[in-house]
Amino acid sequence: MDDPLETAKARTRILDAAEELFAGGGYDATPTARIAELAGVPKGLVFHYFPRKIDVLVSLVDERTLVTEEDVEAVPGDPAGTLSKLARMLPLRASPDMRRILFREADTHRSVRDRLGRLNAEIIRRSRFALELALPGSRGDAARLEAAAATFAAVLLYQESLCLLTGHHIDPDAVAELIAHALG
Amino acid sequence: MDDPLETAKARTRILDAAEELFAGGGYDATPTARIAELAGVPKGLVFHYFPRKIDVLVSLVDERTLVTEEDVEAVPGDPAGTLSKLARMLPLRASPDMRRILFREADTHRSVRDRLGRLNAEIIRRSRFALELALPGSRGDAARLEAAAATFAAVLLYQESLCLLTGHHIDPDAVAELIAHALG
Amino acid sequence: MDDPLETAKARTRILDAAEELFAGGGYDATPTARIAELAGVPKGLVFHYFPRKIDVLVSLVDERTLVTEEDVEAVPGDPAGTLSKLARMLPLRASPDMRRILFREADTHRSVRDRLGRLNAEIIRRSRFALELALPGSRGDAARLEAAAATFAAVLLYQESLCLLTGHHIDPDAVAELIAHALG
Amino acid sequence: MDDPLETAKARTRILDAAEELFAGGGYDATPTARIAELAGVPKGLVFHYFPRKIDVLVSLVDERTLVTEEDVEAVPGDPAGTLSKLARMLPLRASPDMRRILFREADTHRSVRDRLGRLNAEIIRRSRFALELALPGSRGDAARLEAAAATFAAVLLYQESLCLLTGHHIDPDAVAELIAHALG
DNA sequence: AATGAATGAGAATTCATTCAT
DNA sequence: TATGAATGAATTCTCATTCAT
Repeated sequence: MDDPLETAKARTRILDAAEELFAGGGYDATPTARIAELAGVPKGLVFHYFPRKIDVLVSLVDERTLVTEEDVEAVPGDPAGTLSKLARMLPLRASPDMRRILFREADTHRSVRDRLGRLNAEIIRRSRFALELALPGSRGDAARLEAAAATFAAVLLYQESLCLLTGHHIDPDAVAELIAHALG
Repeated sequence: MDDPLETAKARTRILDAAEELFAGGGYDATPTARIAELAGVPKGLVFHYFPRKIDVLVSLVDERTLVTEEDVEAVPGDPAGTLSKLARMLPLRASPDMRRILFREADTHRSVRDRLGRLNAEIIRRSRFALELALPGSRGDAARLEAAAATFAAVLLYQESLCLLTGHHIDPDAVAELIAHALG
Repeated sequence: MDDPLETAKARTRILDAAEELFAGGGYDATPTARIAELAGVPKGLVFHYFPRKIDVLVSLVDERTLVTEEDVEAVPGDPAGTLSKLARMLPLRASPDMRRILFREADTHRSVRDRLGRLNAEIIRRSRFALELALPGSRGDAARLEAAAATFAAVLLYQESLCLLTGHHIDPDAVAELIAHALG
Repeated sequence: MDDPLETAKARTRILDAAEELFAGGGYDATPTARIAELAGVPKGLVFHYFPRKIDVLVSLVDERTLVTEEDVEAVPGDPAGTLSKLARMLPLRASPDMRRILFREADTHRSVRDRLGRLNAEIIRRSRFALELALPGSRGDAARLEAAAATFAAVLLYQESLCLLTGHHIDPDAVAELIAHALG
């Protein structure tokens, strides 16, 4: 605890530990004492930085998930490729651990749920936008476009979680191709 | 305890109460004492029937979700309608509460996860089968069919959960139509 | 439970089960439910025969340990042989399990302790008597004879227990020889 | 909690209380709540220091029984006196309470049993050594010496317990004299 | 005699949180 | 900032015992 480098980052180390533990066993199942232990700080210090346990989760979500807003460059005439590209640059800047936390705790914690909602809306928006650009002449069905965007967003968002929970892997590129074909 | 209706099935009332409470606040957040209270039985009786708390959850999943296996009747030439019909008779005989429980607890409880995995596999299988029947001449792309089935299953399964978590409603019929168009 | 042979002996089977379990894990650590289970009888029946749990232990001690009172035949001039013979026909008619129970529960249950006390007194009495007969001319030290009898009784009684607890085996014959030499 | 005497050592007070209660009613029969109560600390603090109840017992045995290893000074030519002296400085630094705990719980708790085994071995070793020194010319029977040492150790160790359980007091000095005579 | 559901008083243990230093 | 002892409410689970049938 004397190393200034170590000392300086107690708060960071607490968040690191929490991220790992929340992702592993879930928020409820993680005692603050174990966070402190893994972070290598005394128990009291956790409450110094985060007066209530829930604040650790909130801070984690606030500081470690970022819903970016840069749009993908659409390739006109190639909706499948455009969606695939979007899939590869998901507007969620977050570690895999943070992603698990986001999905897992959304059910029970409003602030997490809000963040997930915003993320979903953003993916839908960008999918729709990308598809519009990629399909220039698409005077086509707006409702179908909407369904396509929502479906793609759902697949992107839940892909990992789905695989984890059901054991079935789903390939975003194949879905991109499917959707492109539907709108083509 | 004299009311015959009450007396009939303490065990059933315990499961009823648990179903409601687990769906509401989650498994972890539900003390067995509250299950007993809502069921109108003494605390000890819960443990008489379910030696560990987790057994309540396991029994619930075992006894109250049924993955049926009757296939949907496909309408040749109408894949969209066929999928819509399938959506309406989900091979999951379970209350909305049980469905929430299934998704929420799958993350942490293997037996629940297993059941969810089986359910997902069954929906995929049936979607694929329905599409094959509905598209007689589909010498078409097997991979695309697969992607379609998996996508439709994901949407069906996560529909409710997605809406709850992200606030965004997704219409299975629109997705059915989308997929039909992609394969048509 | 239909076999008359089985039915007839429910009480006996309960005691059998209790004997085994009490010896194994101790009285306190043995739930009545497990006694019933091992005995193959419903839980309620245990309380039919033994209104309180302690009654099982008391009955066991009452019915399954017998402090016999037949004296050993002393061999004049051979105190060591006489004691050895006495060791081999301990005035305790009891299974090894019952013996463990006797020693283990004496500490906490008066009725068991009483039985153990009586047993000890009887062994001392018989040892003294045997030694007197075997050492005809022993107008010797009465106090030393008393110490010898008490020592031999202690060794006999605690032999097994001592071995179990300390891992050190003590040979009654060697002690008999030792004592004979001391008095000879 | 302001009294400095009280404040000094909550942990110590917990062990004090446990020592008293375990000796009195036994480990199983002593709820942690009563330990806390007697120690004058909140229940939770017991578990702060001793995560599981058994840790209280283990700590007690670890910290409050000491098997010393200083040998007794033998008096050549006076084996009885030497043994008596040994009896008076038992190689067990422990309160009477701790001694009761040691015997009572050895049956069910390995760590306690181990300590008792070591203690017994040490007493035998010392008795043998003392006798060898006290009987210089004893080229005598090694087996008899062994039996003597084991017997004396058994008597020393079980003396109290024996008296408590059987109501019969046994005098170590008389046994010492007896043994001396046997080897003399 | 037989049965097993019902009861409820504890038991150990967990843990967020406070607080004095 | 840092520390870890202190607190006590809450929780899961155990079990002897009762009782209606």
